[in-house]
Amino acid sequence: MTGRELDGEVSQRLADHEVRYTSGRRVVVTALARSEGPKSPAELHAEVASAVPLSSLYRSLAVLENAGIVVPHFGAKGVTRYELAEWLRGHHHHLICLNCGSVEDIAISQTHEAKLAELVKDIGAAASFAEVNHVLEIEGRCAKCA
Amino acid sequence: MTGRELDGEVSQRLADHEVRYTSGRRVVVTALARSEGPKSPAELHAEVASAVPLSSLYRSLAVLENAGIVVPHFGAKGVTRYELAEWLRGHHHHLICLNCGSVEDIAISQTHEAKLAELVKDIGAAASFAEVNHVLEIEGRCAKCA
DNA sequence: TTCCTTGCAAACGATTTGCATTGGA
DNA sequence: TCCAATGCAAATCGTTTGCAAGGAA
Repeated sequence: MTGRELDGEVSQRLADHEVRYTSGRRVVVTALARSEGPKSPAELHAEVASAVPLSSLYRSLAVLENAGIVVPHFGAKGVTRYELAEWLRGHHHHLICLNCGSVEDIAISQTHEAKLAELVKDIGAAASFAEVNHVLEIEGRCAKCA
Repeated sequence: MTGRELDGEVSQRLADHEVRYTSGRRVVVTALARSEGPKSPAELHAEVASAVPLSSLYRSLAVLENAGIVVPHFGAKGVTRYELAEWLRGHHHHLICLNCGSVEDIAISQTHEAKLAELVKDIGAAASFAEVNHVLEIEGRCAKCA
């Protein structure tokens, strides 16, 4: 999805939710679109050279989450990170560094994803659990911390 | 693993780390051994009828984590939950209710686990990531919230 | 003009820590 | 006995919220 397309989709979705696509919210969407992985409010704040106050970032993220544009991720201690929702970024998984806590996106092959989906379907069926989503994360040490 | 065996293993491990197996720590280990899923410090505190102060629970959990007896889980917003490490509880996965935030353990069949392990190995190899562990979580709605 | 949104500061909830006291090996 | 462990209260850190000012339809 190109930047322009993304912008259009987001704009439309926010309009459906009757909230405005303001410059502050645009900053968040743009930063997340550029990102290689989920970002915390604090990380976003640092990235935009503090041009947007933290509290506004929290509010923007809350609005965007409500509209289904971003989703939260809780894989690391103490911070919530956000990324664009799957319908905007595609389905993917995470590599989580146990040493530095960084989170990196990773796409897996169609074949692997298909196998995984089948596996998860089986498992969900065994438990009385209406499956909505699966999360596969690989924990280890990233290149820097190896 | 029986309660007595567990106790022995934990006792030994703590001794190796040169820390004591005190009554407060015993309370935590016992509660987690009984639990169907990871528990937060607050949940543990409620469970023991506040016999152990919150700050002590946090400290006990930190010590136990250091010794590799418990591991943290960050799947839900705002709280860290702990469970006994795999070498004490066995490998398993989680069902996370997107509505009420509860986390439930689930074991999957040998066949499924083997397939999953192979999948993860492939994926880890593709990325330059020294894989240590994999986490598969299934998000949906639990029986109560369905 | 009318609301939504923003910025700042105060409020909050989860977690951590300093310090004096207690307790286990 | 002696140092680790505990309890309490105060301090931190991430996150949320009240309120007055700013901005877009």
